[in-house]
Amino acid sequence: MAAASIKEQVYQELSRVTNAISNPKRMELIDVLSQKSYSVEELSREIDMSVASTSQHLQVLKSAKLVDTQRQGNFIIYSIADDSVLKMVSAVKELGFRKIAEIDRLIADFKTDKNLLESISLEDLLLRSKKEKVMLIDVRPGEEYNAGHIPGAVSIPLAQLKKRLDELPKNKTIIAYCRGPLCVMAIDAIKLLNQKKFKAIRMEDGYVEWKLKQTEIGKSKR
Amino acid sequence: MAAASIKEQVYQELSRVTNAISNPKRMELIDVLSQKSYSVEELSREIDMSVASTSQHLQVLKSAKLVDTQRQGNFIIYSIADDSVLKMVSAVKELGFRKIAEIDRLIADFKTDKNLLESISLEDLLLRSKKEKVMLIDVRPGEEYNAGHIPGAVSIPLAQLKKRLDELPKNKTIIAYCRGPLCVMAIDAIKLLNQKKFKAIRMEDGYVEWKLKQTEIGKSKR
DNA sequence: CAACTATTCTACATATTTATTGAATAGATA
DNA sequence: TATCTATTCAATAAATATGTAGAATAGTTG
Repeated sequence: MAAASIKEQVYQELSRVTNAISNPKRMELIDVLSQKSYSVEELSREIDMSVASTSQHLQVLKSAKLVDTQRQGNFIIYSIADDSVLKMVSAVKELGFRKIAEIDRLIADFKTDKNLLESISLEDLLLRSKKEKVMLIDVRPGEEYNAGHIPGAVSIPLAQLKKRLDELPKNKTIIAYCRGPLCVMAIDAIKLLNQKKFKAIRMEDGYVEWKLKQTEIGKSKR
Repeated sequence: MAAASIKEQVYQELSRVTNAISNPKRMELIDVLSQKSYSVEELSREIDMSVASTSQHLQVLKSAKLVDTQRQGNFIIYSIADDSVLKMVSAVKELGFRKIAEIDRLIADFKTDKNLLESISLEDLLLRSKKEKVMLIDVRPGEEYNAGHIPGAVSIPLAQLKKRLDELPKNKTIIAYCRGPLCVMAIDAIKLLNQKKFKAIRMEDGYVEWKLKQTEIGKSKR
């Protein structure tokens, strides 16, 4: 091969990053890791794939510097390398959700499937919480809440919800969030709550979306 | 294949976007198109590739909704579909330039190759222009300047520079910019100017980088 | 309407990516 | 030190991506 120009070499290197996120399973891995660090085995369960394949995908992400590893006893714990990874993936999603009609249709189907009538965004949450008293609950696993959550949110993991209904108010609107727009936990939560006659609605955005919005605001204030 | 869940289908669709930018030549195409719309033939010359291959790459970008087409006489003119494309590519580059050591090294080599001593960023430009009088020149082809440029910049395409030296001041610092960090036009310009005893330095950022910074600021003011 | 031109398509060879399986490894634990 | 366990590696087959060369096409121009 002829000697590539430096410009071409830079594009080649950059393509290692884009190549790493060009696979759906690897995007899913990044999304799970955005919530909290996990071991290979846990991740393989989350994305429904063999441990060996999961490990290989994780190595691709690692060689592109998108994730870091750390040993913890017998486990190798993978984590997101940098907030710039979240920002990049968020930019991809914003584009996809806006431009790819098929994604719109899939999300609409998803909501129909789940009998979902109402759901709000982060902005809506802000507006609503100014007008009325609301209770914000985080229905992700407790470890994900501990790794980071929206300020003011109370952790009530979906698995515990049924037994902790007495902690919830009937006179306030309950807003439930989970991992984000493609996650079903908050949907399942509000379904249960509505059955039990609570006024509950789902917020589509999660902690990661909140965090990205914060850094955006922080940057602009400088 | 078993029916994929809606979540998996969304990731599949999203991967069409990431897949489109996973090839170095296609990233290069996006970068060229970020400056100005171009025909297939012009683009094939810019990225140094056959017309047929260029056309195929462009079709991948089009099917991922990253670019649009428009007929103009005998030509098909490709253009960037949306500012969200620029934002996404910018996020990829920010990550790459920050995390991939090899890219740092390549850029350093690039500057050494070009005997480049000093170069400034957009922020530096702002600071410097507050302290002293500077002249900002855009050395890209005139059509790219016409498609959009940094306010206050004067268009002096590299090809015309030699003949238009009388338009330039000897008592002000001249700051030259072109397409961005990987573009050589501004470097060639300041080399010529320095030979002719002008005080000239290169700005690495270009119009696209400026535009992205603007929308960032605009967003935060809301 | 014929000729032309820029672009796209087709067929092909080669290279890369992916998931699967089972073996190998590194490090912790007993 | 031996055993155990989570992870990684290696080999394979199938699928997908890539570049090339030449043919086909759509739309413009004369």
